Amino acid sequence: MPSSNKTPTINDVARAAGVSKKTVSRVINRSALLKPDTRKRVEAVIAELGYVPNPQARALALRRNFLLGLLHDNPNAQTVLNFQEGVLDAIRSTEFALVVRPVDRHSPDMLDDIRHFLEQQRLYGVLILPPISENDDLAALCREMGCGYVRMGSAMLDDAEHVVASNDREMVESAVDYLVESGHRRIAIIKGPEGFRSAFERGEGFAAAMKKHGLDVPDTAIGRGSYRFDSGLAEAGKLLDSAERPTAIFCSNDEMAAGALHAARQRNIDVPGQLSIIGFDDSPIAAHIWPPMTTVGWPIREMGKAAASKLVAPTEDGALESWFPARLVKRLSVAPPPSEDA
Amino acid sequence: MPSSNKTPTINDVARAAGVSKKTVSRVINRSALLKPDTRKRVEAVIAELGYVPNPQARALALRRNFLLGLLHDNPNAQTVLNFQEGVLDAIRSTEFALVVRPVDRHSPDMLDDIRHFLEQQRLYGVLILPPISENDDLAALCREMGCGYVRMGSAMLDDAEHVVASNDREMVESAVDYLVESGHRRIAIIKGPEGFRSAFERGEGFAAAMKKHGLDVPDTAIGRGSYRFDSGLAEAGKLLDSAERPTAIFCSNDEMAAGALHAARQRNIDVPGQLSIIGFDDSPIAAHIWPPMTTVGWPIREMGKAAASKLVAPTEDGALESWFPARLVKRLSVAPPPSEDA
DNA sequence: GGGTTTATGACACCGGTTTCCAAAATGCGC
DNA sequence: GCGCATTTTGGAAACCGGTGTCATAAACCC
Repeated sequence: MPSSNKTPTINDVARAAGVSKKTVSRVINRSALLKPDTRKRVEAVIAELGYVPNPQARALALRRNFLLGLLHDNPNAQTVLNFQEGVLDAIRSTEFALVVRPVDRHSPDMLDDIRHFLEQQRLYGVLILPPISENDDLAALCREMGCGYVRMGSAMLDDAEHVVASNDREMVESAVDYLVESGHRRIAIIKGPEGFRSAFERGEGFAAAMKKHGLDVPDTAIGRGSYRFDSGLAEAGKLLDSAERPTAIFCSNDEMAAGALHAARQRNIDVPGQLSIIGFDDSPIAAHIWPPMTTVGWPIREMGKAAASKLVAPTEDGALESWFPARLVKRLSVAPPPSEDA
Repeated sequence: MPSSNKTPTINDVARAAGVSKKTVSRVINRSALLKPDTRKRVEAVIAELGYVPNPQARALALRRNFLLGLLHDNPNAQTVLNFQEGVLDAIRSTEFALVVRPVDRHSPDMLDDIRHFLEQQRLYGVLILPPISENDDLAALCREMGCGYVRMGSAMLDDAEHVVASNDREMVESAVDYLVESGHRRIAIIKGPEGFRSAFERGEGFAAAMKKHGLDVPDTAIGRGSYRFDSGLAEAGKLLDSAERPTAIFCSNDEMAAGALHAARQRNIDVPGQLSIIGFDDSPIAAHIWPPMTTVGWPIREMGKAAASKLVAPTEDGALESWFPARLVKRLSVAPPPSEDA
């Protein structure tokens, strides 16, 4: 009798259906050359026994497993989670599962840690979130180890098959366009930290847009933040205390924008009456402060789904989309500048 | 010659070291009965070849794998991520990995989905975050399937070995104590949604504390929110528009507290000058709004670490700690009530 | 009814662990 | 210093639960 209290194996199914293991295996793997009759019989037994193939055994026999890894250095909790959801969208009806691995960008052992992780888990592929997605050594490591990978970034960091990207540069331009259309001319920027590709792209987009509109960007209109709330507070403070106070500030992410908002409030500067602020990321905080903040949102979940699909789906005809359009989310933190500044 | 370009297997190691597979296996599994000499020789070969045991093969042979699952219904992105970090703290130096699985609490198929997930992945154990951790059917499912589990909650939901809990009730009491010490007497509450254990516990803690201080809680001082920003905005609005306007509002989570803050601002009610607000969770938003919000924080990361340890560590002597103390994070949203109300 | 084509099964194999047993090392009494 | 019982140690072979290869039986063609 088939071992009764244990989970059934392929052998139990084969015995009960009166066929060989191999035939059951063919049913599981949807082999084309099977008599419909046999298939049905085996499927019935599978259903009756509640048989589910053992993924470890499959992984061993196939010499590849069904685990996707997510490498991230927590840029923003909501981003990570949205991306996870997207990945799950892509793999939900497959046998893949998602393994997470937060890493420490500042640790000198980061690459060794990741190498060890990849060696140990033998992942099918990994998804890499910014900012560590910008690390080319990490991508090289994945290639060296024969591990598939897809990097998420704010520019085309790699071959299209290894990237899902938002066009940050272009989006910042449209944000600046919007400010200019609203009548602003003295527009300042709080950049992200040096060494971050996203910070670079956003900065370049800002510069290009300002140039396009024939507007000057004096040094006093440039702040350099760390993507964190505190730095937004401090840098916006400097900007607002300068002689030529800007009427609008573009912040390279929402946290810094929230900080800038504080800085304005501390100085009794009304937002958006006397100062407009635009953020970037459309993180939850942007909608949950007052005034609700205009910001640039990117479709993180879709990007997660696409990234996972690139690894999992056998690249049907052509490559999957790599560029994902962001969009300006207009809320209440932008208004025309005070009339004396118009 | 040992296959040169492929990853080395236990056979390669055995051959190179001139011992049997079994001996290598003993080295890997730290078997006690081994000549130190032999052990060293084998270890040297392992290091030289860069051999890492194949986890799938091990999982198959041992009939158990090394995957922990994280089941959650995104209560709050930061909470999930902090918990993940804690789990990673516990398993970093082990061979375990963490598989994430967001689920949809509102789907009627949730339990079936999870059953399918557990059957398919054969996890070593799962960690369950609130609010779905409060679902007893889910815990029963885990038991039925022989899958280890640990639930995180705001009360002792299960046997100690299956729970890591914060004492929400007690913490809310201390929050109310703090408000009373500051001089408040008309204190309102915005409760969380019905059916959530955490909402219940927080509500009970509030009622107990008010009773302890001999303070009344009229129906008009009770709001019922959904843990979301919008509901905080709406419920606080009702509270603030009532005849006996409260001088302080306890909100059952930070998002609703942020909503309450908006409601006050819309009515030109100064916080904390005319209204004090306390939140719960110490999520990032609490620190990033103005005024920075006083809130109750719980040690999520430590709880994640403890939860994973309960599954992974072979319960050395006694059971691991199950209760985790929360603490009141005092920021700027609480002040004495306006003098006419004192 | 012979020659293809198609469906199925036998068997080795993936990379580990375990069982069982024999060989070697050790302890012990004399 | 020897023989024998006891403890370590190492090897052969089976096994975990699947998949790949290849041979062969069954079904189809004209």
